[in-house]
Amino acid sequence: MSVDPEKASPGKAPRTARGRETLRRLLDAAAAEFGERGFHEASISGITRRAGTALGSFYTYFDSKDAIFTALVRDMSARVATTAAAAVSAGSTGLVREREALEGFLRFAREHKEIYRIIDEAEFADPQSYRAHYEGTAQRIAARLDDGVAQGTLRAGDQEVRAWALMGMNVFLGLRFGVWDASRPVEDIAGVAADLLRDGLSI
Amino acid sequence: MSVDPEKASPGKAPRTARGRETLRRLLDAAAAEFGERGFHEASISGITRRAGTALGSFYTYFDSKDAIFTALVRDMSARVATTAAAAVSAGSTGLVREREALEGFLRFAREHKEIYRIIDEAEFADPQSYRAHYEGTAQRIAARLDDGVAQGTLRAGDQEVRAWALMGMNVFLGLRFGVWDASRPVEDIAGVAADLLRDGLSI
DNA sequence: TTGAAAGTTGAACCATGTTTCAACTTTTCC
DNA sequence: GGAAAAGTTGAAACATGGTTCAACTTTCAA
Repeated sequence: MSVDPEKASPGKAPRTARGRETLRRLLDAAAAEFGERGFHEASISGITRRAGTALGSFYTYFDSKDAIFTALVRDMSARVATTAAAAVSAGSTGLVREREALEGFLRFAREHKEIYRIIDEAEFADPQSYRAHYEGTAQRIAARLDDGVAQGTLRAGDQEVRAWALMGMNVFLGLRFGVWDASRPVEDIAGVAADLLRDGLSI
Repeated sequence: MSVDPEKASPGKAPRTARGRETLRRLLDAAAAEFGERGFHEASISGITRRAGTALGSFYTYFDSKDAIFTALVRDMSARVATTAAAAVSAGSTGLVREREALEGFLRFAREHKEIYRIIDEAEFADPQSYRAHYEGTAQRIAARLDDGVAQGTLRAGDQEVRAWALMGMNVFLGLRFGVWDASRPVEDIAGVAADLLRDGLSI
């Protein structure tokens, strides 16, 4: 996964091919280290060991442990958004779209447990990015709901609250049936959720 | 809030009134310290400073920083359960019950932001207790849904998946409209959610 | 009243891990 | 080819904070 660009701390961007390669290795190593051990258990020496570089090289590209974590969270937040969007097929709208998005997210959670964990831990290690991630996600969901209303497939209502409700639903289903236990087909899980969203729970 | 009993580490329970008082002060102080600073930023000296005791006294009652955090998480998990149960009025069933539970939870989140944070951070600092908390909560929600089905007010379905969906919904609404911003009436938020659960989103 | 048990104290010990830095190697480009 | 820029190295400085402990004070029951 190419991860290069301006992810380094300000004024520390690599200027040669060798530098870009080292930066990429550090970022990959950091994703593994933070994902496996969590922000606080993770260590810079663990990152450089995985990356196969010296401890000091870390500071050629990043100002601090926090800086690389923030860079990582933002990168992963963007990846989640991209993946969710890609999981939605071209013409689909309304509840079909929500169902596809959830399926995509569940698959993503299963394949990238480390990313899931990193974003979750940002609630404490980098609250700003955490907030930005979920506010952005909620906004995209709300926009999809607005679309559905405009097209006459969804009922009007408070889309911000609904978006947060859907997002919480998705995140917790991802945790339980993606990260903790991946034994049930994602279609089953998404199907139950879609049914709930379509007709509610009442008789 | 009386917090005394066997919350101390094994073999370290206080045996005098003075000891119980110190233990209580340490637990209260720990709730404040962990709630404000998070698990890793929190320090034992911060806890004892708040409690007004010497550093060494901490170890009279607890084996380690982890031990008191675990004690705290379990205590708060129980409190959340109790509060949610208490928020439900005697005879209510089905969706009314869910709405009342959510309202209770939102109020609780607003009043006890520190508890919310402590349980959330347990995902990383004490995964066992975190898991136990959410599995227990999901089970109670599923049991309520089963009740509703038995009473003929709710449709049958996969209650475990639904329970996790509802729980995620509640938790995220609690974060967004309880902890982050408490400006909207809880009735509004719970109303939107209850409407979604009653009739779904489709036209 | 008294002595043993319970509880308190905080300086010191210790482990961990972030960050710095000066010497060194590699790359770039004139 | 050579000099300056970029990048690498890892030991050591530094900071932090959890945990221990031996001396001390308070409580309690006989």
